[in-house]
Amino acid sequence: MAKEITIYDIANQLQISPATVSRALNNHPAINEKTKVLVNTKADELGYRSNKFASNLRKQSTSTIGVIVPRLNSYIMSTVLAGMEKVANEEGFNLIISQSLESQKKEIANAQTMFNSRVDGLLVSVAFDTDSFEHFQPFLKKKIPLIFFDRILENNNCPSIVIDNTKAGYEATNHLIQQGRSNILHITGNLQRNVYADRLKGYQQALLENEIPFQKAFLWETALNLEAGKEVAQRIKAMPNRPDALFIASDLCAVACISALKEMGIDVPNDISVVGFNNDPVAQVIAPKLTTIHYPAKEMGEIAVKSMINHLKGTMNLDKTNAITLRSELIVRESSRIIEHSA
Amino acid sequence: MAKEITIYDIANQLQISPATVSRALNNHPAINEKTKVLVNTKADELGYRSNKFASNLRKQSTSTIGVIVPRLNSYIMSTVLAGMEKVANEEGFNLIISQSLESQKKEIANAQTMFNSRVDGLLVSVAFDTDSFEHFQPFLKKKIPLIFFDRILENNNCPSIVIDNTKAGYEATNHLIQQGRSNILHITGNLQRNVYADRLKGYQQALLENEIPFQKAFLWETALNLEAGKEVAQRIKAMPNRPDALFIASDLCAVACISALKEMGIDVPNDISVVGFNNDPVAQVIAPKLTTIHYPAKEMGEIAVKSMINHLKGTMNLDKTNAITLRSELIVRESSRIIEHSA
DNA sequence: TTTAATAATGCAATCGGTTGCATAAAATTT
DNA sequence: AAATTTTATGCAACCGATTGCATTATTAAA
Repeated sequence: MAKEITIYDIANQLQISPATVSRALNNHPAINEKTKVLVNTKADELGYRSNKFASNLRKQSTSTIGVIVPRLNSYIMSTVLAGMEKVANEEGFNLIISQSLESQKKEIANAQTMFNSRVDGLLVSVAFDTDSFEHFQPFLKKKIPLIFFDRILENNNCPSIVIDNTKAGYEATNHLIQQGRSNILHITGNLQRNVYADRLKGYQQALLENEIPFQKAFLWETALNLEAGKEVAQRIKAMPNRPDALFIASDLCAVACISALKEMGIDVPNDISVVGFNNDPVAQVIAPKLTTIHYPAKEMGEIAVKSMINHLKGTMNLDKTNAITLRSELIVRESSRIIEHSA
Repeated sequence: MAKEITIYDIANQLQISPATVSRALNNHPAINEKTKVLVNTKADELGYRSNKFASNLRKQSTSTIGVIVPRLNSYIMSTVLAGMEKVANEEGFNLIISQSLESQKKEIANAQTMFNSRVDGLLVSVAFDTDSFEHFQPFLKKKIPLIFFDRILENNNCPSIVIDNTKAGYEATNHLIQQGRSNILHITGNLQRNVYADRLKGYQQALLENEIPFQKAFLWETALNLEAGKEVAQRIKAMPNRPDALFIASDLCAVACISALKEMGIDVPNDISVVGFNNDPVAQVIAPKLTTIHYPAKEMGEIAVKSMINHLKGTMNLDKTNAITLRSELIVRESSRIIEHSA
């Protein structure tokens, strides 16, 4: 194994001090341009690579941002991560990604690992069942910036990056009402989570404005996954008075539900209209194509990392930022467009 | 900001040497059990956290594994990564993940970043257009283990973790033939990549065995994404002699194609049967449900990281391992089951 | 009791950059 | 030409854990 080249090797060969080499490599203003060129040339020649550990050890910073997500393999999260990776990569930062698998317990363990890994900042989208902020306190104590995105915790002075879920929920529901629907069943996730709670708020608001009474029986809390979608269809089939529309807070769940409904001979959108959420690619490939809310996942990831890095660099202070809200958008497709009314 | 606790603080308070503290924390056999308890208790009490940089610097290892994937946000890759993260987390390793976005250029840059980050090992699934091994040479030179998974490069003595794509391609095609199909169009990706080349081999083998001549015109190289699926449907519609079956090397593409075909009034599976690849959740929620090859993505991720860690720990030497092949499986669903033959 | 073997701990160098402060060299001003 | 300012470089301590080797304490064998 070839010996690793250090700044001392460069210093020796050029007959200058390691301090000068270090400063030259870091483009320090006090160093003569010619010296910089000399050092960089020699560094390339010898195949020098900086030792981040020595550097981090001394500088007490890591150029690493931690990310905790509920799961890696969901369309939304993998897309958010894709955006994050892109920006981090461009800015010379590393990402340490871990998943809580929707469990607070694992999230706590992950937070601790991140803390011990001395990430410079932490980006978090919380698990389904997280009900405590406790495990993030160490970060605040050490003044390590913490930003929540998508699924956020409130009342803790941490900035958050979100979409306006209330507005999105309102638009989805209102659209269904405009299409002449009034018995709208809302399928959602854990209502402790802002994303679902807010969508519900929007749903209720739209009902209220249109003088449709809200019924608890038309609000179902589920796991919002593929299986849940199938079960929802089963339950709907068994209902004496079926809804005429569904607002489902996740496309994959919605699509699974539509698929099952169709198998049962229930027509979408004529018997039941459906609006999903996320604008997952799957929304475009089923019949009928799914009306949904476009979720700017990639942008959210990019902005989250960008904000974090700017804050770390001191370019932008986040201390007074409460929330950054991104634009979402209703995309109307066939699943909510009533083609022919059963006369 | 509270001062960071070091082993020196613990040593001072207990009136022992830092060396003993270090050994105690690392459970060194030469240290008395009582001392270990003492040290660990004090460490907890003071809120000590190990400084990985000091440790890495000294040990010249990082407990970090680099991963380069074509994209983060595809079903297969995000699932592989989920498996990887799970094992790495359990084993106390960190993952640095980066995406090449299907570009060799970016892949080269990523490899360099990984090299400079001094990952202990590297896991790679190559980009669509990667045709050189050059950028991985530095790793071999420094004896940093390199494992390819899914999309591999051959002839370089690096172990790889794959499924038997040839067999899978054979089974998919053979199944279609068993269903009475003989004009089977194969939609695939860049044939430079083993996954697609091998699936093609399997396809050809199945044709050969059944004495169906292979036609170049029935082999289409595409981007295998959603858009490609739509285009394929367009092209099929325009064909004078349409195929009676499709073997598409990716579910999302297959599903998009089926959706477009149906819109054109072409029935699946009666007019055209379809087999996809991956067993993406989307395969279960469209009508007809998609026959596909189950791809053990999560397991692949788990095994890749597990193998890497075992190799790094010396538990298992990979130098003589050429390839680990995982089991894939044909899952027959409706898209290839001919329900009623047009009499 | 003395000697040998074993167990437990400490000393001090090391990993490789970074940075405050001092100093030397060059440029500018008086 | 001397004094002052500016520019460039070097010295040496430092970040915090690890580990080969030496040393001391303890136990077992002679």
